[in-house]
Amino acid sequence: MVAHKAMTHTSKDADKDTLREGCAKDGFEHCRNCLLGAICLPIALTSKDVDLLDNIIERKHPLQRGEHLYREKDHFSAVYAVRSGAIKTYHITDDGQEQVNGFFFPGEIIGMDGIGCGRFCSSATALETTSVCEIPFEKLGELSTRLPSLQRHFFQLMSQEITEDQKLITLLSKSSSEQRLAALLLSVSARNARRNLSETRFRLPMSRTDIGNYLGLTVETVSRLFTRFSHNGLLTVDNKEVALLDLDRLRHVASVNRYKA
Amino acid sequence: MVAHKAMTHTSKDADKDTLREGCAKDGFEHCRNCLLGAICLPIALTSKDVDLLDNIIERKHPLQRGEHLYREKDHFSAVYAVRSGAIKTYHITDDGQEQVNGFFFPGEIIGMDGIGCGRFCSSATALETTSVCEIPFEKLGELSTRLPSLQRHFFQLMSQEITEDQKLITLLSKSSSEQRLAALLLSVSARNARRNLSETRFRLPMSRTDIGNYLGLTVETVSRLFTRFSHNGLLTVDNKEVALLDLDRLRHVASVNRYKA
DNA sequence: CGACCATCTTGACTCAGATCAATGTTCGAT
DNA sequence: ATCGAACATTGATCTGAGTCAAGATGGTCG
Repeated sequence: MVAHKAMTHTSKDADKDTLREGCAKDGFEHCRNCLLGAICLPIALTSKDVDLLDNIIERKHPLQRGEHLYREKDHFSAVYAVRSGAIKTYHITDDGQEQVNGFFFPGEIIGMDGIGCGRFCSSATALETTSVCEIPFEKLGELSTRLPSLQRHFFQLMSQEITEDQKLITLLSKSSSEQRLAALLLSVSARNARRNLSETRFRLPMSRTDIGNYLGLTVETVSRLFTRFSHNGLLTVDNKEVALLDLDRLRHVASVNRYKA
Repeated sequence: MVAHKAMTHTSKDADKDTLREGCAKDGFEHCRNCLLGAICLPIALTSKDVDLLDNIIERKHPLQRGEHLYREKDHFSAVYAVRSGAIKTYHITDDGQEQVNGFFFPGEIIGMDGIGCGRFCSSATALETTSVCEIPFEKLGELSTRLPSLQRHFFQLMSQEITEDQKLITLLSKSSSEQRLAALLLSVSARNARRNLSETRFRLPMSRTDIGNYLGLTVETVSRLFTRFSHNGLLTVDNKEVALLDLDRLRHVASVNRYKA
């Protein structure tokens, strides 16, 4: 069990201690006190049911940047909720290349790809100091048979992941490089908003290479796009720090296809 | 209830009556008699449990080519198992373009994208005469709380769909047009093999346009690829009829990346 | 503080696959 | 058997993003 430093919340300086979010104020961690609650838990659970769920969840040591939460082919036994920080998942292809599958922020669940075959189909690594909650899948399954709304919630989470993946498929299949980067920025923005953080100013925890890999582009192209967006007054960039200056126009860039209307 | 013509099975001439597969020999249809059983059902269910599941499943009228099983935004209430024929799912993007998300063959389950938001996120249409089993999701959820292995099976099915989608993401993000088409052909081949059909000779039920759309390529490119593969002795094509001449070499084409090793 | 290695940016050039255009083929309806 | 519309093929040309190469910037560690 890790005792976290008590921190006062200043909305700036967010990068340094990424453990703030999702930590209970009293230093002990329980779902009922978690600031992320509404995002990762089913709303429908009663307070007593939340405690039942709480009992099966384990809090893990924070991961340092670059540390792995799990690796491809590892035996699957749990899914994980990101509590603070950021995770990227990736897969190594037959010919040895890395394919980045997703970036995950606090309140989001990862590892569900392992359920199918009993082993993880991707690796998960921390992009910065990150803490997670481990949710043992066997126990979750048992609990789900007693709490129908929990079962439903997990079906929904998985379904949402399918929907998300299909959006990415469309993005990769039909969109220009500009549309892809705009879509990623808007996605990060929206997920920030959901956690009551700024939807216009944030730090991208991943490298340009990761962004390119995820979007099916090269580093050089990603870099040129940031420059272009910046010149066009869509945003300002200072390394990983991004400020979106015109969300509506960015949405327009994301949706207008250069191909036939 | 539809009375199907009794058909003798000749392995050729498979196209004409697509209702053969998955039909019980006695003309009545039950999971326990279904020729697809092992593919779409959890193996672990006892015979009695299969009957419980059977009771909640409804067999629907066959769909004609081009008919919709469901449409985007329709209220979600069931998932569907393809019994015979073939289905394509697609999504209309903000700017009005069609994005083909998948092709589904007998024994495969579709509609799981609707669980998350209560509405379907894609439309499903028949590529040829197709029959399906409707599995009401509410009832499935209830039954799952009593049959843990059924719950587990559905978690697995959904997880597999996530894994499949992520493979497609990698394909779209990292592969050349040759790799993409080779991968699709191998996928169809493998799914045929699973149903004890030929893995080298089959009919592609979808149009070249659909293939291109699914793979993120234009019709013209798909057409040129078929010509090229044919010239290279990888396969023969006669319109929708395909014969794979060299699976190993096709696998090689699918995996060798023109980019840096 | 400075040296080193990662990461990022920018420029010049290339090429796979898109686009445009025209012709050929298939198949269902009459 | 014939017609027409949808589907498929082929060729010529164009272009967005990849590749290759060279610097610039930034973070880390002695």
